Parts: sequence; structure tokens; C-alpha cells
Amino acid sequence: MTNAVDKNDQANRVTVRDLARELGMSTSTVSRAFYGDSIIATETRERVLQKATEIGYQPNPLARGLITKSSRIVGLVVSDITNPFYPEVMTRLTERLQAADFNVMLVVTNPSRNEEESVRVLLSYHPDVVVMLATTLSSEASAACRKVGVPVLFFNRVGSDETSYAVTCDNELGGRQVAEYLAGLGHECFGFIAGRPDASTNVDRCKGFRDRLKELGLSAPIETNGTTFFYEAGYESAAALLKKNRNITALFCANDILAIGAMDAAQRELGFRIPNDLSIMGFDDIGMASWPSRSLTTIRQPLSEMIDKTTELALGLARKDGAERMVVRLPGELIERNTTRSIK
Amino acid sequence: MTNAVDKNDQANRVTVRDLARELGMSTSTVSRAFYGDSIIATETRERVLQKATEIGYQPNPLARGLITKSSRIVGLVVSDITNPFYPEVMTRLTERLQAADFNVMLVVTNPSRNEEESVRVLLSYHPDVVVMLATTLSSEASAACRKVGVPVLFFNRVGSDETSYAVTCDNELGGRQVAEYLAGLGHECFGFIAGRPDASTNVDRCKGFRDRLKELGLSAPIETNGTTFFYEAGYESAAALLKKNRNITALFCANDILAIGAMDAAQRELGFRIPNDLSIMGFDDIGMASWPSRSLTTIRQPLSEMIDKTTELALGLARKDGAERMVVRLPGELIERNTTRSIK
DNA sequence: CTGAAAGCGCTTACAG
DNA sequence: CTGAAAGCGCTTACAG
Repeated sequence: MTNAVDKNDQANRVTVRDLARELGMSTSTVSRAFYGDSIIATETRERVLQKATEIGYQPNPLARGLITKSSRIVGLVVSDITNPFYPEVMTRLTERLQAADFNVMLVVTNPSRNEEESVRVLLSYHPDVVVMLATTLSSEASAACRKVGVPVLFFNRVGSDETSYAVTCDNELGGRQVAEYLAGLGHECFGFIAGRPDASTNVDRCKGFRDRLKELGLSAPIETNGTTFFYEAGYESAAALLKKNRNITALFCANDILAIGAMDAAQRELGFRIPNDLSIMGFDDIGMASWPSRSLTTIRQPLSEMIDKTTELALGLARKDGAERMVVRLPGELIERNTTRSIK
Repeated sequence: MTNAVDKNDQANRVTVRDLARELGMSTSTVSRAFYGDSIIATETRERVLQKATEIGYQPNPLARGLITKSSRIVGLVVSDITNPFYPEVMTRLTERLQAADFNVMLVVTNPSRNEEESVRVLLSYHPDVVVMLATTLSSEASAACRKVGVPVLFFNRVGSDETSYAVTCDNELGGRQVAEYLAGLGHECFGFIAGRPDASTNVDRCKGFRDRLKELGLSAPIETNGTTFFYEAGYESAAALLKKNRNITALFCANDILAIGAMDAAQRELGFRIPNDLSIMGFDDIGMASWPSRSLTTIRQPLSEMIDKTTELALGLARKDGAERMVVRLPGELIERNTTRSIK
């Protein structure tokens, strides 16, 4: 007999009505107990909350969202997952958002598939805000969000449009830091291994590097064209570049994965010892960069601060705090390890 | 004037009512057009669907879910994200689910934090099914799901309870394959680097390895205790194990990341050349395993088949196809690379 | 401070 | 095959 009920648990979730009945109150009052700022007697609220946990009541956010127009969902749009930097960002950000009682709806886009389609279904859930973790995402996706009034927050990429928010490492400054450092070690002939050419991270890091070298009166880096941010791309680009330009003594790669690919290429394809025959630097400071077998000199992205800021901004946007469009650029830190050396 | 409307887009999303009015139909009819199996004139359906795309109408899944008790949300619970195997599973699975018009709600649990809390808020969205990607998750989380009638599907882990589903690589068989292969190469003294001792992947891989060695009349592997599946754990366990047991010639590690840590330890802490002084094997076949600098012999998990099966099962469970509890175990494949060699 | 009523955007018996 | 009505689980003016 009790079984009949148990079997149907799904259907029999406890609702406001149940809770109200138990307490002999109206559903209005019960509902109010769950909003910190609503007018209700303290004692009443306590009774409600207490009974709620007792019988396992939890407001249904779907029903709630229908009225309040706030789903407490944040959409997370992700693409380049082969870079270990992103899974880490994803999980840390998700944890923070969860702690603030938001839930993350994950969308994986794929250049080969229809991005807009994915975003369209995300939007049907009316997320309060969407954060884009995808360096390479077309701006149509963010246009679609804006069209239905959902604010967009870019992580590690500056949106091209005028109405979105971004938090990013100061990539251009990072490029400059690299130039400064390598020049300080006495290098004079530089290479740059590019990632995706249309990614703002790639463009900005390269620009800072190039600009600072110029300011220092050094010759411009020899640059590869760049295709992706994958290990394989780093390996192949570096092999080709180094074979053609034997005089390069310092290689800056658009990110750590590329740099690790480049390390392997330099060692295996050209027989270089690192850092004796070649200095290599990356960008990100992913976990692997500090493994003893890599020990990669790199620019560390200020991940914690970036996550903090993103969480803060996302929550603000969800609350519709009408902040102005803003771009937060946080400086990175040069981490010196064992893939670079002075040649003075 | 039009501006006033534009500014409020969020509030003015187009609803069934709008669409019905445009078409001069009832909302009932309009609604029916969106369900393939409902009784409606073909021509009517076409008119509705066409007009819908025209004015940009999309049924609100939140409102829909309130009635149908089906949110088209699948919860994805994730914990060990330092293993590159998981991000890949996550994204591929998410893509497949999206293609089937489901959306993924991501929950990141953390042993140090309250798992149940995270799952509780996930459940408040009434997911149709939750898949657990977390090898290490306590079974309380899945109990919480079952309590509210939400089916649970384990990926790469066999749930301990009687009412859940699982798809996993045949880990025990994998362990046996490793034993068979290493024995065939003439090895006689083995080590095993354990991961999280309570993870079923760890336990099963070790058991298969141990059992098969015994069957072959070889001595039992010398095992480490195991703590986590992190690189650092592999490095330290291997360093300690190899220093104490100089006669070990073949090392099986519970997964690839551990194996890569072990490789680094063997080379740096003991000056071993691999595979000359030591054969090393992992499990998973993550991307990094095929990098030239690693070229790790390993057991490849049948990822595509696992994802296929998981998608299929998840969709079935969401549809409440009353399948029996089932555990799908797919065999892995031994990938021979350059970290193992014959010592005959 | 509390309750009765209306309504969020949808779907689904129930009539016709 | 289509429409009017009720209702999913909640919140929020509006009275009191």
C-alpha cells in the first residue's frame, strides 16, 4: 500500500500546497518565507522553513521562473576543451555559481556544427546570463542572446560588440612581459607560434610581444600562421619554423599546450636540448607546465581573480544590476622555470 | 517608439498565445503542432510550424515541464576533472544529448564540499535522468536521486546499489589484458600503481591484473596503496615503489595520468630509460598518451561505443522506458606503443 | 502581517 | 480534427 505511493514518488513531489496545508497557512505566506526580503513575521518564517526541511519541500525553480522571469540558470558555452585550461575554468566557475544557488546549463559548441542552434535551445530555458568560455565562438551566438535580452559575459575573450562584458587576462601585457623577459636574457632572434588566428587571445599576446620587441629595438619575431590551439599544431608549426630558421634562440607560443608541442618538436625533430639550444615560453600556466618533465616558463593567468570577477559580474548581471558594458583585464604573472636561459 | 518594445525584449518573448492569435487558432491546436504524435491536420501543423519560425516562437520548456513532468534536462555530475579523460567524455556526451534536444545541467561535486547539497539543487530542476561521471562519488547522491524517482546512470563506474544503470569499460578484463601482454613480453616482476582505492575502476583493473598473473603462475604484483588519480600521485608512488623494489621490470598504472607521472619519476628520480630499464603501461588512452614524448602503451577505453551506449540508455531512461537495471561492460583494446618491451 | 485571487506559458482530458 | 476549460507549482499585487 505504501508501495503504491513510493513507486510514484516522481509525481508526488511535495508542493507549496502540501506545506501550506500541513501548517494551516495560505500558500502566499508559505511562499513568502522563502524570500529574505519579503514582509513576513519572523516566527512564521521560521516555522515554514523548519517544516519545509522536515517534509522535504523545495520550491520548484521551473514554476518559480515562470513568474519571476528568473530561472537561476546560467548558460555556459564552451568549445575548445582540449586545452586543460578550460575544464579547470568550467569546474571552478560552476562550483562558485552553485554556491550562489545558480545552476549551470552546459552548451558545447563545435565549429563544425550549428552553433546558433545550440544557443537557441539554451535560450529557451531563459538563462539569467550566459558566459562564453569559447575563444573561437562566432559573434552571432552572442547576438542571439542579446536579441532576447540575455546578458553575455565573455571569459578570456573580448567580445567584438558594444554591449557585452568580458573578463580576461591582460593578454597584450602578457606578450610584453614575455618580450621584456626574453630580451633581458640576451635573446635577439625570436619566433612566435600562433594559435587560432582569429582568437583574441592569440592576437593580443602576439601584438604585445611584437610591440615590446620593437620598442626595445629588437627585430620582429618570425611568426607562424597558426591554425588551432592543439598540441599537434604546436608540434608541427615549431618543427617547420625551427627547421627553416636555425638562428631562432627563443620561442614564444600562444599558449602552454602549443609550447609543450613545440618542446617535443624541438627535442625530437631537431635534437635540441632545452633550454640550452632553445628557450621556450608558453601562456596560461596549466597544471602540466609545472610537471618536472616540462617545467615550462610561462605567464600565469590570474585564474582565481578571473573566476572571482566573473562570478561577481555574472551574479550582478543576473540580478539585472544595470552595470555598464565593461571589460576587466587582469595582469598575469611571469613564472620562471627551466625552459628558458640567459645567453648573455 | 519601437524602441520601447525592443528594450523590453526579455519580458516580451513570444508565447503560444501570440502565435495562436496570429494564426487565428486556439492555443491547443498550436501546442499540438509541436508534438509529432498528436492528432492534428498535416496542413495545420505546417502552417503553425512555419509561422513559428517566422515570428521566432519557441515553446518554453519550463512551462512545458510543469505539465509534462519532463524537463528535458539531464543532470551531469562530475568530480575528477584533472583527468583529461573526463572533459572529453563530458563534451562528447553533452553534444550527443543536445543533438537529441536534451540540455545538460552541470554539477561539480567536490569531496571537500557537500555533495548532497549540490545534487539537491540539481534535483529541484527535475532532471529526467542524471548521469554520474564521478568515479569517487558517494552513493548517497544516487540515493537522493532515486528517492525522488530520478533514474541514475553511472559512467565508468558500477554503482553499488541495485537500481541503477552503468556503462563502463570492462576494467577487470583490461587488467587481465595487461597481465597477459606483459607476461608475454617475458616480465616476471610487476608493480601496480593504484589510484583512488575506493574507485571501482581502480579496484577492477587491479583485480584483473592480479588474477591473470596468478593464473599464469606468476608472482603477485607489488602494489602501492593509492590515494588519487593525479599526476603527482603517480610520480610519488612510482618513485617510492621503484626505489624500494629494484627488481620490478614492468609497471601497470591504474590510469594514463598516473602512468605519465610514473614515467617522469622513473626517468628523473631513478635515471631509468623507458622502455629499456622499465616497461610502463597505463589505462584510458587519453590524447596525451599518443604524444611522441610519451608514446604510452595502454588500454584504450572504447569511448565512442561508451558514449553511444550512454546516450542511448539516458534517452531511454528519460522516456521512462522501464528497462531493467543493467550494467554494460565494453571491452577495451590494448594499444602497443613505446613504453613497453620484450625482455626475453 | 496574512490570505484570496489572478496569472506565468504551457498541455491535455473532454466535448464537439 | 479543433477549441474551451482546467490546471502544473509557484508568486505577487491587492485587500484586509
